[in-house]
This record gives sequence, C-alpha cells and structure tokens, in this order.
Amino acid sequence: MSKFTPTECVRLALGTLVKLARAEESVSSRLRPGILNAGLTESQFGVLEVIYFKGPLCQRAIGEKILKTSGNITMVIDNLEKRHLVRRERSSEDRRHVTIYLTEQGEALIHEIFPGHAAEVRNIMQALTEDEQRELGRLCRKLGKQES
Amino acid sequence: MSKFTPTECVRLALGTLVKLARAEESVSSRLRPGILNAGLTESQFGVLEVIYFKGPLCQRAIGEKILKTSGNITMVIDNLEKRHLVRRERSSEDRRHVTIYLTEQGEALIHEIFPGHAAEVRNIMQALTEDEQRELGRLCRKLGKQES
DNA sequence: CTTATATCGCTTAATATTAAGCGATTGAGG
DNA sequence: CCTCAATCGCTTAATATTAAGCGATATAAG
Repeated sequence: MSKFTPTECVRLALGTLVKLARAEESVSSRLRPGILNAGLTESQFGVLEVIYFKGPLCQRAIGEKILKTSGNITMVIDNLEKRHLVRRERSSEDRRHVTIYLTEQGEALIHEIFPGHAAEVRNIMQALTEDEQRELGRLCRKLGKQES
Repeated sequence: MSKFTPTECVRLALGTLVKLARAEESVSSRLRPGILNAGLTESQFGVLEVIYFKGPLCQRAIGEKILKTSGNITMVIDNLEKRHLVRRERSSEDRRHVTIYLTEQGEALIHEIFPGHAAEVRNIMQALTEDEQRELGRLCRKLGKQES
C-alpha cells in the first residue's frame, strides 16, 4: 500500500493548519497558569470576561462568544453561580432566554484579575509587530468567516 | 467601580487573540464531522495521522505533535490499541520509551480516510490565497516559537 | 385558533482532558 | 560503584466537553 502523497497546495493547507493550531495552543497554554491561579477554569474566565465587557447576555450568546456548546455552558454557569460570581434571571420578554448577570463579587473578581491577564496577552502578542498582529487578525477573520 | 479600559496596544493584542482562537475553532469544527464519521475522535485521528506520516514514535513525541498531555495520550493509545489500530512495543534501547506502531488495520484506515480529510482542509484553507496561507503560517510560527 | 417549525436551556451518558504524583529506567557526576 | 536528577509511561481523581435529545416557549403559516 503506497502512502498518500498530497499535492503541493494540499501540503500547504495542512501545514498552515498545523501552525495555526500550534500557535493557538502555545498562547493559551501560557495564559492558563494565570487563570488557574485565580481559581477559575478557562471557560469560567471566558464567561466572566465576556459579561464584564459586553454586559448581561443569554447563555446561547455566551456560548457563541467562548466557543462552547450549550450543555457545557449550563455547567460552567452552574459552577459560577454556586460561587455567587454570576446570577441567572429568566427573561420576561422571551421566557426561553436566561440572562446571566455578574454579581458584585463576580465583577470584583474579574476587575481584579483582568488587567494582569491583559498585560500577559500583550506580552505574548508582542512577538509580533502591531502591523503583523493586524495582518494575523485579518487572515484569521477571513478564514473563520466562511459560513460552514 | 470603573471598568478596566485597556490601552490601544493591549486592545489590539486581545482582539488578535480572539480572532486566532475563533479561526482555529472554526476550522476544526468544520473538520470534526468527517473525523467522527470515520469513528475516530480528533485525538485518535491525530495519533494515526502523525504515525502514518512520521513513522513509529514514542508516546511523548506523539503528545507533543498533537498537543495533548501524557496521561491523555495513554488513554487515546489504549482506545486505539483496543481496536487493533496501533500496537505498543517497549523500546529495547531505552526501556522507558514505548514506541507506537500502526497495525495493518490502522494503516488501512488512515490510508482510506486521510485523502478526504486533506481535501477538506484544502477547501477550507482556500479562503486564503497561497501567499496568505504562507503569511499566516509565518505569523503563527513566530507567535508560537517563543520559549515559554 | 391550529399546526408546524425553530429556538433555548437543560439533562443524560459517554468520553476526553487535565494536574499531580508514582515507579521504573536512564544518564551524569562524584 | 553510587547517588541524584531527569525522563517516560502510567494511574488516579476531578472536571470539562460533547452529542443527542427533551420540554417549554416563541414565531410563522395556514
């Protein structure tokens, strides 16, 4: 059985994908310790962060922001709610929606840890010039935008 | 409590990171169905793929390639071994190492499904020109290369 | 109104994943 | 020959994650 030999353009695509995955993993693995140190999982941090900046959101919207499925969001929110960092409130306009609000404690926590996190992100991304960051962002957006 | 307002360069870094994560998620979520259809998890597919192209490897090396921890690799290999897609063999030179080989069935499976997978990757990456793919690859490599 | 379709949060079952630490093995330095 | 540190695969416990499907709600069409 002869081994599959990809064409040049397939090889390029495969190689690019590997580099994309490695970069994402590399960055998030360097950010992980800081988040775990604050006593949060990455998903929990993501939820607090998005509500802190975007304001109260329903669970589906949060799931789209932090790239997790709805079943998972339910558990993440459960755990945050147990620690009184967020609270649920069912929407009166559309009773299918459950809006998630930051509690005072949740706001205090994210307010405390976010600046350090942001500084770490900046340090990591400074491996690229600002123009390179913009170009990377553009390429990533172009790649992700395709409807699937 | 006033909300944290990041400087412009922090904002750029944060935005770039979000786009990177979204792109990676977008691509892999489009590839996932094809892999699951073949009866493999993404990690299992990754193991078969890397051994198929790189030849037999020890578990640690595989873990580095597919970005998973050693404990996880043990389970992934366990499951592949149960299905007789790979086999373990302890190295005689360094008895700490366990080298993973593709079985005939494993080779047949990856040989069968990889071309379709590769074609899908090419289709997805064709949202970018070849030059853009090379530039994306360069930026990702530069970002990931930093020793952590 | 009624039916059909879609959406949302949730539950369930199965699996994946991680961090932490352990025993066996290796190699280096005294 | 001995430690000693490092490496490798593995185990364990805890948690995360997913796919699939359910019930409640909303919306649109007839």
